[in-house]
Amino acid sequence: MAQVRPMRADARRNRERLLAAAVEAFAAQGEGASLDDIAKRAGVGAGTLYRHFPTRRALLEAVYSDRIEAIAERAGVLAERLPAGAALVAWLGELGLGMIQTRGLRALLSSSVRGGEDAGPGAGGSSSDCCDPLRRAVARLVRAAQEAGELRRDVGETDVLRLVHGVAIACGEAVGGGSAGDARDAGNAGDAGDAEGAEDAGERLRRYVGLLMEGLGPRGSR
Amino acid sequence: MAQVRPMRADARRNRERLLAAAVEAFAAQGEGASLDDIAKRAGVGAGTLYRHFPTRRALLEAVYSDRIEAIAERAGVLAERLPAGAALVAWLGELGLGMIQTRGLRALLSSSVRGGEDAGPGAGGSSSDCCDPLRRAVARLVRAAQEAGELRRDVGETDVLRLVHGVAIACGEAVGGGSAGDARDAGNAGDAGDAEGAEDAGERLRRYVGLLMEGLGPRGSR
DNA sequence: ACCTGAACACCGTTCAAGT
DNA sequence: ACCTGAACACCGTTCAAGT
Repeated sequence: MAQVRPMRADARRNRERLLAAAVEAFAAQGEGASLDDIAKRAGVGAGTLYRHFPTRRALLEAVYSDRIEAIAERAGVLAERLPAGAALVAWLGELGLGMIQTRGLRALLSSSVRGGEDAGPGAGGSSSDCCDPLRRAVARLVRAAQEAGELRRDVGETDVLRLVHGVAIACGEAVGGGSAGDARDAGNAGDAGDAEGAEDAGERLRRYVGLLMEGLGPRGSR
Repeated sequence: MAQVRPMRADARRNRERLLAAAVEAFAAQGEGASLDDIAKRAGVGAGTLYRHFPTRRALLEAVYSDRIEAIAERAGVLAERLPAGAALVAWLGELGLGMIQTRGLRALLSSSVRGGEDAGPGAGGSSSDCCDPLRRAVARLVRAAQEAGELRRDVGETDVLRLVHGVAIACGEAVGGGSAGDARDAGNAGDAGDAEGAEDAGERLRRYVGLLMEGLGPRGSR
C-alpha cells in the first residue's frame, strides 16, 4: 500500500512543502484555492504539484485524510462510553461540527456521498474513497443503534451520512453554492469572523441533529 | 419598481437573447456556466451581458425568479386544500423537488439561506432577495401548522428552509461541492441521466422530508 | 527520477471606441 | 444610450528542456 521505494529526498521535501502550503491555502481560501498559488507558496513549479497530486481532490484527500481517520476513530470511543443511540447522536454531532469548521472536509464528503444506493465500504465501483473510514464508522453505530431498538430499521448508513451532510450545509456559514470565482470572495470571511460564525452554526447543528434524530427514532415509540 | 423608461428596442432584444441563452446554459452546464459563452451564444458582446446583469447572481435571479414565484404561490393553493401540517409537508416536497431538478434554484437558495438569525421577509440588512417569496410562503405555512398544533413551536421559518435545503442537497445527484472547474465535468452528467437520477433523488427526498417532519412534530405527541 | 517554467487554452471583467 | 470586442489579469494543465 505504501510506496515500494522511498522517494528521492528533494521529492519528499517538495511534497511536504506542498502539503503545508495547501493546508494554509484551503483554510484561508476554501477548497477552491488556486493550485498555482499553492505551488508558488511552496516554492515549487506547477508541474511538481501535478506530479505529486494529479487532481485537486487528491490534494484535498492528502490534506484531510488524517482528520477523517481521527473522526472515524471517535466512533469507537463513543460506542464504548455511551448507549448506542446516544453514541450515534454524539458522533454525528462531531462529524457535523468538523464539516462546519472545515470547508475542505465538507467538499470531500460532498463528492463522496453523491448518488448511488447503500453499498458496503469501498463498494459502488471498487473506487477506493478517503471517506470509507467514515462509512465504516457510521455503519457500526447505525447497526448498534438499530439492534438496541433506538433507531428505525428502514434507514441505512448512506441515508444517515447524507442527512448529516445536508444538515451541516444547512448550518454552515459560507454555505457552498461556491461555483467558480467564489474562492476569492470568501477569502475575507475565511480569515476573521470564523470563530463567531462557527459558534452559531455549531449550536444550530446540535438542534438540527436533535430534530433529525427524533424523526429517526424507532417507529411508534415516544 | 419596474423601469421608469422603456428600454431601447435593441437593448430589450439583447436582454431577451441573453436570458434565453442563460436558461439553456444553466440547464446544461449548471449554475457555473461560462458567462462568456452565454454572451457568445446570445450573439452579443461580453460587455452587454455585464450591462444587463452585473453579477452572475443577477443573471440567475432573472432566469429563475418566475419559477420561484410559482413555487411560492403553490403554498396558498395547498393551504386551502389540505390541513396545515399536510400542506407544509406537501409544499416542502415541491420546493425540494424543484431544487433537486434545477441546480440554479439550489444555488440561489443556498446563498439566500446563509448565516443570520430568523428575520422577517426582506430583513437581515434590507437587502432584497429573490427568495423572499419563499420566505413569506414558508412563514405562513409554518405559523398555520404551529397554530394547528401540528408543528413544534421552537422552530422558525429559516430553520425549516435551511433543513429542506440541506435535505435537498443530501438527495441531489450532482451534489454541489462544485468549486472552480466542476462545471465542465458536470456538463456530461447534466445532459443525459438526469431524468433517471432525479427520480431516485425524488424518492429519497420524500423519505427524508417525511423523517424530518416526524422530528418536527409537536413535542411528546405520537 | 524529478524539477522547472514557459506555453496554451480558457475565463471574468473592464473600457475605449464606435453607432 | 447602448453595443462591440480588444485588452488585462488570472487560472488549470501540459510538456520540452534541464539536473
